[in-house]
Amino acid sequence: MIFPPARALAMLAGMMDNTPTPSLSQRAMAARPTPYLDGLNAAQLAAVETMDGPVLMLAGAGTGKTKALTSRIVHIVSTGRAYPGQILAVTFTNKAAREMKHRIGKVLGDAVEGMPWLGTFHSVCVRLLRRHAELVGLRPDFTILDSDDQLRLLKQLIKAAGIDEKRWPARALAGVIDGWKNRAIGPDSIPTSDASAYDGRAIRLYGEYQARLKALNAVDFGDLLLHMVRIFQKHPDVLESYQDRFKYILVDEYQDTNVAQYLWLRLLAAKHHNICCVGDDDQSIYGWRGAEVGNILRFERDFPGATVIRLEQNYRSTGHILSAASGVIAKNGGRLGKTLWTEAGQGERVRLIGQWDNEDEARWVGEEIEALQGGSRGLPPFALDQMAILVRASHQMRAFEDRFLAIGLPYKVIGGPRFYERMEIRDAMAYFRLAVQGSDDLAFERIVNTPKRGLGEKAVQTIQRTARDQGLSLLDAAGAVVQQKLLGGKAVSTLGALVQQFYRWHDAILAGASHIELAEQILDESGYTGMWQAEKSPDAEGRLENLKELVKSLDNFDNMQGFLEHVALVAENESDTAGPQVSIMTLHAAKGLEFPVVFLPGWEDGIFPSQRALDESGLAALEEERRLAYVGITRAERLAIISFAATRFFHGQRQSMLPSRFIDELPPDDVEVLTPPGLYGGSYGAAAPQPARVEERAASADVYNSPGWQRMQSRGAQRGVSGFKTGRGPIIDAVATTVLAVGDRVFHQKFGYGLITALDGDKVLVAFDKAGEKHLMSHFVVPAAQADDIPF
DNA sequence: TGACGCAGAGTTTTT
DNA sequence: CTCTGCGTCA
Repeated sequence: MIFPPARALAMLAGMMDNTPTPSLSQRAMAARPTPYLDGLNAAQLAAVETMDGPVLMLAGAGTGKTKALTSRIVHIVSTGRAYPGQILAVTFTNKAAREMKHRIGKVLGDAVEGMPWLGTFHSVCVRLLRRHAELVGLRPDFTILDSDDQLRLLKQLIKAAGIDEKRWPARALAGVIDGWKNRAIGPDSIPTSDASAYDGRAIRLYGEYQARLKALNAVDFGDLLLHMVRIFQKHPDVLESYQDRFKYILVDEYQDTNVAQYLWLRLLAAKHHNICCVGDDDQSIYGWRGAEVGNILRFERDFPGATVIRLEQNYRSTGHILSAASGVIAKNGGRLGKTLWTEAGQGERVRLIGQWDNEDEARWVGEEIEALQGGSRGLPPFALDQMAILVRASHQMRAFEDRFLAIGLPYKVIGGPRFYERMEIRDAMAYFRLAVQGSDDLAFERIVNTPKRGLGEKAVQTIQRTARDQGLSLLDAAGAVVQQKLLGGKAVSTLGALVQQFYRWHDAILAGASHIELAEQILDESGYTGMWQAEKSPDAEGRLENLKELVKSLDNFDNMQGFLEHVALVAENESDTAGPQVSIMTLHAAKGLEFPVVFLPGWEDGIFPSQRALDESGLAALEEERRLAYVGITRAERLAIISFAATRFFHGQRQSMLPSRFIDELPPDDVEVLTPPGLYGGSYGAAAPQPARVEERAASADVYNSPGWQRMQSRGAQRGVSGFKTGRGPIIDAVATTVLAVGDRVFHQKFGYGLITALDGDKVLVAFDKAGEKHLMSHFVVPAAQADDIPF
């Protein structure tokens, strides 16, 4: 993760720009036509043209804030108030940064290339910190550890301190430390109220952890901000140079900033106050990871004389959807307050439906999606990629995945495990890291015995001891161990070979060898590829595919160093788009997205709002959940469909659920209550009444006076709720004529070929060659021999 | 060193 | 119930 000098120089060049002198040309520029202002409404225009002093742009969902933000940047540049290199624009995600770059590029053309300071908080801080690393005792080529590395490091420290990791998990410590870093608290300034954290040992371990990071010449994500805040605080000259350089500061998603980010921004803006923060207090949903809604609520106090501009015209959703969302969010206290409105018509009311359990819910959603594809109830047809299912917690996705697999409905899960977090990718990356930088001890530890080389704990300990005693990196210490024959003959020879390989690869990098070929060579010669080739587990092939993918992606970079730098900060999800698919994701992942049709399942107390939020006596957590509901509803353009289940499998047990309290906060006029087919003994199974349960629930549900629930209750009691499904419905049986057995080779439309490993009624467990193991309805696989007859 | 078994947990997640 | 991580045993 070294910055290639050439690039670093190019970046510095971007920082060296001087202020443009006000001049004829500047005035001429300002007089040019401003087509980028044409499409803006009054509020957006105000947000763009209010140039001097602090500006808070309160941008409700779907009100065109990115448009306003990018126009503002374009305006600053076009009027000659600053060069692109003098604008600091920070976002939270790479995606948002890319989007902004793209949009600005459309107007300004190549000038975006000169915007080196448009990026995420973290990427901007990396750039700054590389420049000033020595001020916090680091070298400019410091390594950036991700959370996985961080955890491994902490585990080592915990072990060394003789702490029982069972009782005091490393994750908890990581949480505490991250919490401190989020609040810009260093090891020396822990508030007394936090002293008892992690069995009272967190403070000490935090100090050790920071020392260890420094020794490794490494930082974690939190450090990027923390170090920069410290540098700005302790070195006024450095701070001032950036205060002068960044003539305009723009911040996206300000409601998500944590204390460290807030301090960082405030320091940078302290001189000229030209800071424009965009955000929406109603969409603050990251409090649990350190975001401070208070930052946006306090803006006017923090930045006296601030202009507050509200973007309230919504271009995304129809009236009923906005009104429903507004009704819910209105129950929150301490808001800055906005009233969304639209010129679009009222549209469809928000649909509400209750189901017996989450499987029924998933089944119903599947049927509804299929109906909507064909155009239902006077609505135009919606394609699969126009529909999304937003859940509170990722485990809720499962029911939908199972169901959609069974009926062959194409779907994709957004925000699952990321490519760069997969084991094989991280292993490969460790090889690359160590080849680039021999002092990367964490990388060494990761791969020294992967694949298995017979270099177990004993060998690693010897190497570590040698490293400590002689002040060497682990890789060099390993070399010393070999030379001094501190291990058995076999270990010495394998270790020697390994060390030699790394020295050779490192030399190849220095000699400017093709990084792609070298990557292949490393994975090959190290035996890493061979390890997976030899493994016969079902997912080995997938892992090899991923490795190929990794090597392929190297093509986008000039050299290995550039690639490693990129990966450390940019965790992109690879997207394989094979035709339109329904999206399934968490509500959190949905922020910033929009879909014509949005399903919001699982609106039950305990699920949503989550039990955790309900347990907390304070209102804060519940209000954050409510904001999540607001985010969910406002993702919908045309149709929002909320559903809940009466029962749900919890820890293997069926449990009764109450509808979410948020359901009762929906304005009745904006809601249409659907009659669940199950309650009429509709498409699946005759009514298997459970009167006792229904009565009981009706009685206990007095609090829930929503028209929806009352209606549901009375209907349910009248007609009886369909209970456990005794037989599979009509959808299932049509095709399932083939007899399957364990060991059969089968084919699946989506997953390809595989081997049946277990049978369970009408379900099969199949180990697919490429897709791993899956539970499936048996009629969706066919014997492999027959597959050739099926045209795809 | 690997396989198996058991205990324990079981929001949300970017960088 | 289902996944993870750890410890034990062969």
